[in-house]
Amino acid sequence: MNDLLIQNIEKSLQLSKPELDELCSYFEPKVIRKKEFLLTQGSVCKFEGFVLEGCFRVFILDKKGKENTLYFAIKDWWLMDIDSFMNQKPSNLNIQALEDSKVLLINRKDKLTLYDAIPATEKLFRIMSQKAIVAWQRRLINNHCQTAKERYHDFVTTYPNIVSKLTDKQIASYLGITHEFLSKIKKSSKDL
Amino acid sequence: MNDLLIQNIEKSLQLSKPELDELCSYFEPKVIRKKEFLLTQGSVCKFEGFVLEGCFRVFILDKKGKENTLYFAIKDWWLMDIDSFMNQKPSNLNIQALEDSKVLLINRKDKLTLYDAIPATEKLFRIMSQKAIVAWQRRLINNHCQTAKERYHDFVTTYPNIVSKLTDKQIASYLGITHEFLSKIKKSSKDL
DNA sequence: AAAAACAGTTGAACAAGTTCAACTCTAGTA
DNA sequence: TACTAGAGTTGAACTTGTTCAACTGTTTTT
Repeated sequence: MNDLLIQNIEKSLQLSKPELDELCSYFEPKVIRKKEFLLTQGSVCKFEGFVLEGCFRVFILDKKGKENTLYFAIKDWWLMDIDSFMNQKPSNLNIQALEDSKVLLINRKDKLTLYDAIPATEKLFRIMSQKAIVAWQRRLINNHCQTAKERYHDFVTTYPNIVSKLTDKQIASYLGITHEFLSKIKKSSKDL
Repeated sequence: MNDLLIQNIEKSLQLSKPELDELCSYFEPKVIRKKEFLLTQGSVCKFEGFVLEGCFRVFILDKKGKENTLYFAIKDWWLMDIDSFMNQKPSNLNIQALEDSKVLLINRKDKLTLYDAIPATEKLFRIMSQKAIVAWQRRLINNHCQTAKERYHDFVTTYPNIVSKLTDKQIASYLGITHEFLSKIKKSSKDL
């Protein structure tokens, strides 16, 4: 059952079999039904999650109540509010399952224990964090340097297996536009 | 001379005196004159930098040749293109000194050596990377959830000591707007 | 000291994206 | 089977932000 987690870890760092076994033992599986929340704003994020099955959406509500999606997470993606998790402060984010899903969770105490128990995990999460920075940096660049239409086509071609699980409303909230405007973008793309 | 670096490190992790001394010994000071580049797009980022004095701007040119600032770095900030540095691929970014500046640089080989020589640096850079993720996440949220006017006032009040070193053109390129529009924002803010 | 280059302001026309309202279609539920 | 809620489309009016051009003032360079 942890094969997927192990594969994911080994993309960043090679660990010994006993290390992998111990590492995996800290994670607890959890099933989340469609539309249920793994985290709601105002509560502290107590876990770091790895998605085994299904699909999640991490979003924030702005002042006007509009939903703004930071990212989606499907199988093989990590999931958390790192700001809330690190600083143990109430989260601004909501994490909701878009379909029946399964995750592996590790809580904060266990994660801190893990760093001491298996020193190699420091390197592991250092590398994974650096990859995350790269991803965030690219996301900001895309947002600044491209029009909505370009961002849409980029997203659809880069993440077809995520897009196939999403409604246009959810895609629009990720792109930072209204779903009405996305509809117009799609139309103008067809008309070529 | 390394006092500032040591203070910065200790915000993330307490290290022993010998560890700090060895760590610091890997960094080389470098003086950069105003308008000179520490990194230009197309070349591989060979260093990770820590600013001792002065001010830098990290920007990307979009298809239309418009400059888009990812972030500024003054005294006590870190500086690099992590995508290029990690993956040893040509950078899309430019890093330019906005005034005569001084940095401490560590190159890639030394950084990798450092992780082996001082295991605690794994934890150190793991923590620093996680802080960077938080910062990028906040930047994206600001961009998505606020108008240009709100972003401007936020930036000015959050980073007054950076803003004081910048022209309005540079501020606009960070906010993701034209400098003409920033000028209009400033006018409409005065007129209240 | 003059010339050139750059920073900032303003206005007018324009483009990108939003808002609101009406409508269609589909999927889930009583 | 009918009802309802949600997803998607479209149009018209609107707001936010861009583009271009002209002008002013300030640095830098010669």
